[in-house]
Amino acid sequence: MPQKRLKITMADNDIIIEDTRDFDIRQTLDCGQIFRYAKTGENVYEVFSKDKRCVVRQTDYVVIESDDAAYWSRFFDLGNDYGEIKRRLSGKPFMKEAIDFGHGIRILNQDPFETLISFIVSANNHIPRIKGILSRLCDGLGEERDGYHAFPTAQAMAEKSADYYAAIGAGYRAPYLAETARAVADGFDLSKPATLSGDEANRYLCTLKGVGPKVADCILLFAYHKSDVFPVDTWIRKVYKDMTGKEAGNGEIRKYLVSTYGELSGYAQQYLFFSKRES
DNA sequence: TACCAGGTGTGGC
DNA sequence: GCCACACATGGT
Repeated sequence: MPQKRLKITMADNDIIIEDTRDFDIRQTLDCGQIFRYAKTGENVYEVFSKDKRCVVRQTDYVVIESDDAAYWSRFFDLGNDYGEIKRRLSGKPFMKEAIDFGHGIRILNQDPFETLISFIVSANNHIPRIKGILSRLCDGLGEERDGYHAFPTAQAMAEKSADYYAAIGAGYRAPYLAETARAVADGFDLSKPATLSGDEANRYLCTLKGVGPKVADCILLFAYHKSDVFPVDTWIRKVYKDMTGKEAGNGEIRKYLVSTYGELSGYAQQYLFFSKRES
């Protein structure tokens, strides 16, 4: 059941969140974990996941409109107590300011295949361009829904060659998309990471083309909700330098940060990433 | 115009 | 195991 602190009520398929201390739709969408969404009006966002869509309105309360409340309740992690997570993290280094800044961030529960493809595209890329590539991918290969396109299936993507992905602007990642989609269509088991430890799951995902340690950590955090990981990207490298005054390899940075934030590393990473990138 | 972006693959040592 | 380098593209 959804936590008490959010004071959630369900009316038909609408989800209503009365207490927004732990929910901010803009922060949650803009913190770099999701690329398929749009601001459609003042305090109104349209969000896409897999083959679904919802509309989120946030003023002094939140309404999530969709035709599948159960899906979006899990997607926005409404059963998780972020008040408790923030309380536990607030005593750790560099957390107080970062949590104040991104107090309403939630870590989403996204579809594994969509997250896999999205973060292959994200590598060495700007967020606006990532959004464009994924939008063209869905328009071209995703099933038509009521006014939008679903994210493509692995089978649909496996039917296209690298040339297709180059033509929609994927750049040098085009062959990675073709190869990895083919691997999943041919049986690469995306349910397996859920059964493995963070480190084991990371190694497993790294066997896919276009997936390295950082992309694997993002997939584990945003699709499997594994919080004992710490994606190290260019922004986290800047954070590490602020903290220690030193440069280091990504592996060493990750080790240091996981040892600092422990089981809540993934949450800490999002607060730090968001506050660094937006400031 | 250069530089940079939620890095990874590859080859050399 | 670590390191340097190449890599498509478009935003700023």
